[in-house]
Amino acid sequence: MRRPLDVERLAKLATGRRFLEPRRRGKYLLLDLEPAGSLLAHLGMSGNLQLVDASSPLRNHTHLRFDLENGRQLRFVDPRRFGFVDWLEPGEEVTDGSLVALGIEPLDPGLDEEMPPMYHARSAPLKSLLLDQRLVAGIGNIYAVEALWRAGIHPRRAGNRTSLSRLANLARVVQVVLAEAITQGGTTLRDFAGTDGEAGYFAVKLSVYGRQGEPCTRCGATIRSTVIGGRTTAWCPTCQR
DNA sequence: CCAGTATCCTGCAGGC
DNA sequence: TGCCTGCAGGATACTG
Repeated sequence: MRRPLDVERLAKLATGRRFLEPRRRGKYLLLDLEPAGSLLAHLGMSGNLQLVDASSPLRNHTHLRFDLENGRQLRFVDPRRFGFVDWLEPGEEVTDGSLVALGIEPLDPGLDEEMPPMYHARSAPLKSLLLDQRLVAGIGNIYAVEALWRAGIHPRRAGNRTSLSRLANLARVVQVVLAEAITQGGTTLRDFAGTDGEAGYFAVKLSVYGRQGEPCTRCGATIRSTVIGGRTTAWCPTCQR
């Protein structure tokens, strides 16, 4: 995995402890254990946390298993190994480099105050800025693309060439897009799976992501696709300016 | 400091 | 059927 893990040490640290309510910061998951210490996890692109019966068949690339008292197992599966699980000692949360670097939470009520000046100070394309976790932490490729479409902004438009009012609108749209996705249970593609380990289902209907060649649902123009900052970016050439 | 690219790894879809 | 290529939800080291 992306971070090496001392499994023996983790086993010693975790044995006999109880999982508390999970938390999240950006795309990082924090699984606190009682009385102290946490698992820090990132799912990368292909990671999955499963909560299944201990007898449930093992999927390929299961890197970690926790036996629980109720006969179930918490499993970390990640074929591409872009994700990781790490152990955080109490207090380490505020020193861990990945966490410390994270920007504001996208669902923070202050987003439409903070995001516009932040993006306005940059010359990179908005698409790249949305994916920069040091600015706003938690937006991925799908929702970056969806938000730009919803806001009617061209993904290649530079931050410093976008008015503050349009950026404020983008901030509001980001919150709407994420909130809707959460309500609907997230986006699942291909090998995605829920915590029950079952195959993914298509929950969220996407307006532009993956729709290149198809008509824009707003104006009928043909959705196009390009690469920005190394990431595939779908957009409508007519209603995104 | 900033922006853009290469890279890590496996699975899968599509072309031949 | 099987082989090959390109592409995929992300983060980060590196280059210019």
